[in-house]
Amino acid sequence: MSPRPARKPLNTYHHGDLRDALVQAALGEVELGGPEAISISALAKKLGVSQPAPYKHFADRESLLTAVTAQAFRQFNAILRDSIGKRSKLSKLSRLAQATLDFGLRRNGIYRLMFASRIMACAPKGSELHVAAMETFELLLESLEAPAVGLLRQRSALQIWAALHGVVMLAEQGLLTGQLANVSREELVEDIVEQTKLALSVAIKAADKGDR
Amino acid sequence: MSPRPARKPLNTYHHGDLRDALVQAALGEVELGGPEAISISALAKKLGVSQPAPYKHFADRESLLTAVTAQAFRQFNAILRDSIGKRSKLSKLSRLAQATLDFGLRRNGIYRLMFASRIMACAPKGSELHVAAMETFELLLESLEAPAVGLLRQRSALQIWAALHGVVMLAEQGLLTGQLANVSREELVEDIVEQTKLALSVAIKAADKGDR
DNA sequence: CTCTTCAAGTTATAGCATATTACATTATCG
DNA sequence: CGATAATGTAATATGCTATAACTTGAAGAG
Repeated sequence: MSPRPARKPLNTYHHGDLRDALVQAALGEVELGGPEAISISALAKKLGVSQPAPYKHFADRESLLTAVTAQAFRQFNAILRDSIGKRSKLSKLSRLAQATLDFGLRRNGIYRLMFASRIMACAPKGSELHVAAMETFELLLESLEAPAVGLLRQRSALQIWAALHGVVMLAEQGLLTGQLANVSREELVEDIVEQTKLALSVAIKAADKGDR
Repeated sequence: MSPRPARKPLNTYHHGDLRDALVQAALGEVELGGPEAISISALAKKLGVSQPAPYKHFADRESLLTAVTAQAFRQFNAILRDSIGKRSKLSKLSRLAQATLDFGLRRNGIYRLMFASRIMACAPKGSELHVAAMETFELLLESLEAPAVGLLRQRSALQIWAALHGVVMLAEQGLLTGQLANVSREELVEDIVEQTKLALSVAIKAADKGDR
């Protein structure tokens, strides 16, 4: 879409790669302070360009946030792909789930940008951002090793997806209290994975009976 | 904590009940546009007071947001209590789950303020806000009709809670695509409820065996 | 009943962020 | 080599948060 020169003249005046530099710097900011922490003017100052310079690359603040979110999804997808690929005694699904939890808590500012801001809700289908997010869901489907197909498979994936998301958010918000505070998040995630597998196996049996 | 006079002199100059009026007006704004939509100065203008007037009641914007969030939790709790109390052929848990989904989608701006902003994360234990949020979780525990107690019960509640939260957020973000787009959210929620009940019954059996 | 005092308003102002407009510089390609 | 588009700068308008200093009126003490 954007042909981006990506060269580095290094002669002042022209930065050379401001667009990418902005996205990268913004990712750093958002990691610490969440979406609200992104300030166009602060980024410009940090990168040594004038305050309005970023507007040559992004129409407005939200447009920058969208690009940052898309980039975040690509990073997240890479991490998930790694986690699935890595060999271990745990199932693919467990590994993906733990990787998600880890990402969600460790890089919570970014996670919130991805899953708890209005940015995604505004992304039109087919946009860079929407595509990247869909890929995340594809990875999840891939990690489901059960033989379920079609709608059943998608439902199971969704349930894992939703539950994981919930644990991350609730943990971050300090809503895991009472006796739960003493249970490790890893255990909770493992619970969720096991529960979904159980439900899925039951559903598969039921479907088999229905077929016959 | 705050003794709030709550009178109405109606003589201009003193508004009489500005604090509550601010919270109410802010709730209206956030319902439409989410947390970002709350602007102190806009609220002041709307209520016919000067721009700095709100600062007599709230130290800063975040402080107002916190009060608004607490109020939102109280409203939410009232709705959940209603849903549990109402008689129907559905289980308590199902009714609470559907009510949560409904609230989360219909009043998504408020929902995001409650569960997806940093406000909750910053609320100290014992604060007005934290107490209100804990009560929500209590209601969820109450709606679980299974005989599980202690940690097992809390874990099940958490899983419902997390999964519900995930469905709301994913639906709002347009991430329910593929074949899932054709499944009603109500069905997805019912799936989640059923799945948790199933897992819980299995866990209870296992625990019983362990006891003996 | 008046006087004092304090909560809850006001105006004025500083500071910062977004965004636009008009102008300057350099890269690129015909 | 020269025109033009891309990418930068300076100047400026607008809007929001927040603070300071001043004003009003309600309410209790004497």
